[in-house]
Amino acid sequence: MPRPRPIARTAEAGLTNAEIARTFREIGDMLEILGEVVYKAVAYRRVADAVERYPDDVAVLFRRGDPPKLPGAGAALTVKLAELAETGELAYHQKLRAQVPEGLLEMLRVPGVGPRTVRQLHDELGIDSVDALRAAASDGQLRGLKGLSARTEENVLAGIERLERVSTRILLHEADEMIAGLVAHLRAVPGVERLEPAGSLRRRVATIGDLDLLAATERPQDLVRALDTMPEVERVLAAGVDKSSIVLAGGPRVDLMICHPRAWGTHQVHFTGSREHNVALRGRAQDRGLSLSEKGFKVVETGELLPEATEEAVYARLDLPWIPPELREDAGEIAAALAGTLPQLVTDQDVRGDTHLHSDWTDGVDAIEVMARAARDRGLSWMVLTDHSPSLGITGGLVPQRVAEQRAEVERLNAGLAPFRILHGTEMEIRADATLDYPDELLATFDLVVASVHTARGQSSAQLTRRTLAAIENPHVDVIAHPTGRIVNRRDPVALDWPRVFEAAARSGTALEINGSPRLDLDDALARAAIGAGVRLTLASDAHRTEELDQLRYAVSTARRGWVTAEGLLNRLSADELREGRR
DNA sequence: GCCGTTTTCGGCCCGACTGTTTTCAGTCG
Repeated sequence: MPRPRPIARTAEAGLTNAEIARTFREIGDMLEILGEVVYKAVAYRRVADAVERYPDDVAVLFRRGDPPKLPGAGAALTVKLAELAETGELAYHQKLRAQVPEGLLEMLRVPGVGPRTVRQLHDELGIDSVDALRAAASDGQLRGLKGLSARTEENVLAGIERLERVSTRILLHEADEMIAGLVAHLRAVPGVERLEPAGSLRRRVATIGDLDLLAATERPQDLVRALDTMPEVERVLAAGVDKSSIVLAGGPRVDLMICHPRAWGTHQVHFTGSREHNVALRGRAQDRGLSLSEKGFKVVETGELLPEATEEAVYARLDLPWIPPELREDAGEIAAALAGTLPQLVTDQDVRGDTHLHSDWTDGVDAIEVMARAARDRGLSWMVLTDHSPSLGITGGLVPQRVAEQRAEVERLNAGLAPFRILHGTEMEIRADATLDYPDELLATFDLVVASVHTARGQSSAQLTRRTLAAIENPHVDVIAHPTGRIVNRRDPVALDWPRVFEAAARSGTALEINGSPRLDLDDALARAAIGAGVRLTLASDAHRTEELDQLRYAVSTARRGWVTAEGLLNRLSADELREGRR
């Protein structure tokens, strides 16, 4: 299996949070394969989750002598975190790696194959890789083992085939497209009262593993049959009384959960997650002598079951206000709910304009007017046209003469589009040597200047930070677009010196962008850290064709996951306010 | 391995489905 490749980083930066988390997760997997008590493995995974979610660079904090307090990290794991942060290596991890062949970790990824089975296969048949597992299953060797059968062999082979075909989690954007038809089809099934996406899709996570659906119906069997017999279904994994799991042809797995309407609330909370959020809720339930599951609250003393029909009622029984799904990550939302300080999250309706999009003058597909009319049709009152600057040769970036011509075109179009307004901006390249692609005199003529890095991304963290800071400090630059350069599932983010970038952006008033294209950059965690540092943000579609204007909603959902309110967003301003805000 | 307005030991969230099980373990979400 292809493994994510660590990004090239300079020694001074140390490991990323994602890399530390990966190491800890591997330890958890290896401990389980070795037959350690499961809670030990759980402890490592808990810390892995906490590190991954932590907004600041954990390795840097350890090196600075200011280690973060991570939930679930006690004395032993804190020592191991410190060793990993300070040296980039962990002796304990290497020791386990010497005992557990890497192939065993890959075998764990085969659906239906867990740590016990991996260990059994290794000890009894000497299987130490996915390839060896496939060979053994094909040869009918598995059925001789206790608890395994010919049926297991079939499942293993199908699982491996699927693993190799769908090796990454699907992008949120794609998941939305896949689920739309499914939802429409199933809502039309007789007896269905309600049917909604749940899981990470409802929490609007950047990537989705399985597509989760929750339905309320009086006729569960009809709904299960409707799903299982759809032509798009490749395989039915499990069909129970109140749930069904299927695999879409060439696509992801879909889990359909069915409940009675009177238990809709408890089911919706349960299947929306996250797992960590639910654990925290159950803890609060226990404090009240209750046990919480999707079925409802169970009174521990009497065994009485109390289903709830709405999410609000579930939270109310725990003395909490309703918490938006995007915040349900056990990242402080429960404490905030208790304190009455849950943020008033930005909504699609708060967004009056789009600060980053392209036309056919550079690498876009549609004409300026077509983009403008499409933006207006979507309810926006303004958009900033930000075609590329010349050094990004591949896009046919605009030389100063063309900039002037484009401005005349924008003015001509605005006359016919009022009250909608096109603002004239640029997406200007920050060159490899940290100089900007247009001179200050030209920059001063734009309504909005968006600056970004596309070239020489392989530079050191220090160089990339220097380039970003150079743009932030320029008084004519208003926005830094897609600050980390990541593309979800395709390209890792670059590691900037975030404290310095945030400080400079907050001081100069330069906004950082949340890009709604499949970049989702800034991501939710960085967005939260940025607003915490007093940085202004802006949401943008980065559309290159009219349909991509819809990507703005992914910028909104990413912002919501980052606890961002409408306050302070450039998108909330009117076109005039945005122009007047220019220095 | 973590953690404690009960606990420094003994718990650790809850339930469903599958397969091979005649009473339950493994896996998953």
